[in-house]
Amino acid sequence: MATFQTSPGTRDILPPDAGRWRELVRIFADGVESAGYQCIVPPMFEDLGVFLRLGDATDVVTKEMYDFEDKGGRHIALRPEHTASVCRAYAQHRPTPPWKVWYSGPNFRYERPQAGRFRQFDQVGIEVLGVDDALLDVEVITLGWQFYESVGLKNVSLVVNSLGDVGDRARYVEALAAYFSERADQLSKEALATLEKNPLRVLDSKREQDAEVIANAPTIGQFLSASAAEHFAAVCAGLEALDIPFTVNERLVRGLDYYRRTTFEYVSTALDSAQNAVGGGGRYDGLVEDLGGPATAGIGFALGVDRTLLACDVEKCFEFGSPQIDAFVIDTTGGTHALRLTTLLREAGFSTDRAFDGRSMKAQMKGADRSGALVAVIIGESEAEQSTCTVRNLSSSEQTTIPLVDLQSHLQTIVGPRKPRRQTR
RNA sequence: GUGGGCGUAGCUCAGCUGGUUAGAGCGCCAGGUUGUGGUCCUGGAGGUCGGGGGUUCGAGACCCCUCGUUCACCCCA
Repeated sequence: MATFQTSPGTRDILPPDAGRWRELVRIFADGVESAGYQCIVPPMFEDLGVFLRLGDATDVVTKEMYDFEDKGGRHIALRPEHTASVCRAYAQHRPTPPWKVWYSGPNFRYERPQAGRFRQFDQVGIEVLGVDDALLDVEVITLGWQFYESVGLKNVSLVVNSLGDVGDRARYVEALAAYFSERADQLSKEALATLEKNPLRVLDSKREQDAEVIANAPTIGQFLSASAAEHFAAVCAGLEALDIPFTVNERLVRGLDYYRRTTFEYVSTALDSAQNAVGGGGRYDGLVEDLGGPATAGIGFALGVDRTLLACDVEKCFEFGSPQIDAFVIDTTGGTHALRLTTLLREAGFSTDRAFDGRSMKAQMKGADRSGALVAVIIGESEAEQSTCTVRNLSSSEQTTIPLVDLQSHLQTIVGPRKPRRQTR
């Protein structure tokens, strides 16, 4: 018999972690919906071309894409992120700007897994299309910041930078390439390889050998156009006005080529693994146009669900206890009473579970205890004969026997009021 | 793609320089308590020691291959 397990870089999110996961997404959705963002669910795979716009010098495109040919001969790729899909959707459907959307779902990148990195990983995020205002940048950054606050993370720091407009960025890259080329003998061979493909990313090297050269490299600030500099100053001023702490890091270069002007990253200082960026984003004015739509300003962020929860584990916040139910029905007469009673109680709005397989009283009580139920509703031979049931409060161990007809009102006195579900009879 | 660590019960692990029938704790099941959980006591189930090959009288331990996992590089959330 062959045995199977999850593919490398993927995993099962089991209870109770899956409940915690869902709660995290709920909190995120609450936050951004209160700011006017609406949910979007793009497909998980698209024409490969959609993602090639991320940049042909990016690893995400050149070596990490899950792509394949489908039965119709189309070249398909599993999405490595949401932003390109959202921009493709905008270009395809032309909604009225400003278009503010949020999403939650898995992305796929073929990488070697390690701490905080998976081949299938989930992100939540927002995107806004059609607004150029620096104050929107502030709103977006703030919403991400508030999300981390709302799950209780304390050790998150915000890093911002501006990559300038297209022209600024090109001039800077040119200057950077020249600078690094002059000092090629001092750089690691890995850095030199990166230099060939994308000089900007050399700034990301974590190798000690490269540290000094990088530290003295020209910075983007000197290359910003007047309008880009003004935009960035407005973003910083906005964050200050909201008392959101941040640092400007002119070395912050993000891995996707479409970024323009504002970029930012949320870093968990609680995570000591190499992957401590729990979220990031920036402006991508021009991406919609690249995908065949009208020239459109765009900005957004993506937050890693896995990494955020990892950070929560380290900070011991956003803990998720075992679920609790109202009642657990115990039936030692064969199970038919439990069948009727659980159905009745559920319709009345009480979350209710029971045991199966005709287990012993003791085993059923154990089940009740494990279920986290507040009360056990016991029906044995004598209760069945007299149309009563015994209600045991599992935390105080007090129990009384009452007529079955009084069960619902009695339960309410213990677990509180419950709203009846749809009446089915 | 490159490099290091690790694969023994459902989980966390112990098994000394290779030597009889492979262990513990937790969890699970049952009994102690013929109707009552969470504590306690007793018992039980559960392992082809990741897989394949090799060395040896003998391998869970040693060697090779392979798969998985983990951490780091690369890169990114």
